[in-house]
Amino acid sequence: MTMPEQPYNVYEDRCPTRLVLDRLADKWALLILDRLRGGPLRFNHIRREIKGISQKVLSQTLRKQERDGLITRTIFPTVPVTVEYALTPLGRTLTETVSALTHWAEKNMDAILAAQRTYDERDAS
Amino acid sequence: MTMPEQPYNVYEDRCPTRLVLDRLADKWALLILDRLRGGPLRFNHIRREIKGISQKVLSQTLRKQERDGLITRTIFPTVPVTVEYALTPLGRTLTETVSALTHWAEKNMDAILAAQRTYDERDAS
DNA sequence: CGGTATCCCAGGCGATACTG
DNA sequence: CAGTATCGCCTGGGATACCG
Repeated sequence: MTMPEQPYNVYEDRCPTRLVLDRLADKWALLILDRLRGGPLRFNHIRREIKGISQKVLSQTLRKQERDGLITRTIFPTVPVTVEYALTPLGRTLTETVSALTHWAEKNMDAILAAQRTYDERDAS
Repeated sequence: MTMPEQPYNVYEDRCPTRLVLDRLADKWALLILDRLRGGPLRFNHIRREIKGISQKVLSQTLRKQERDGLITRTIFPTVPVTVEYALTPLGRTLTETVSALTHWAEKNMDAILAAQRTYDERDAS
């Protein structure tokens, strides 16, 4: 039985950087929020839109975003049941803020790829 | 020998969202960039500033950021050797863009925590 | 000081099967 | 349709030891 004396809690001081990272920093969270910008979507619709995501991870991610108040989950008592996911106002402000980052990426993607090539060539010499 | 027929490559179309996420979305990358905003720092200085990061991961992350052209690594031939890390202009524009997200987080942290409490209480009922 | 090399383990994720 | 449950692999990262 190990007692690793209190691993450093990265959330101490309620660090905003950590908070936002925890909402966005996985393979799929951002992609989901982005897809919802156009309006509510159903579970399997999102799943089809985002190729490669598994049912399990989609479910987990949606649940987490619902808990954070970023999206809503609405059940329609049709047969079979229909479930719609939609951005909340809070979630929408987040996607708008994130778009600044996306624009940065579009603008600087080539610079990064070029830097990588330079680095890798220097490394090969 | 399995051949999992081409797992979906999330980078297809050079997706900017994925690109930026790959630079920022680990526990430490953002924290490092943020620490460098005040000027160049040495390896162990960064390590002391960012409590909890291991030598290995710090090294890996710095290497990756250098490769991406976000930071520079300068070796001074002192004894023992001194190494300084500093933001490049590209890296600096990234930190500036990221600050929009940080401000969002500061502004909405309480809303998220409140949403979580609501969700958890409803769940407990 | 500023790393690299090695070992090792937890947990994240995909795959699969099942359900209301 | 919209999930949950279970299993098992794999890899990211901590711990430790060593090096120029």
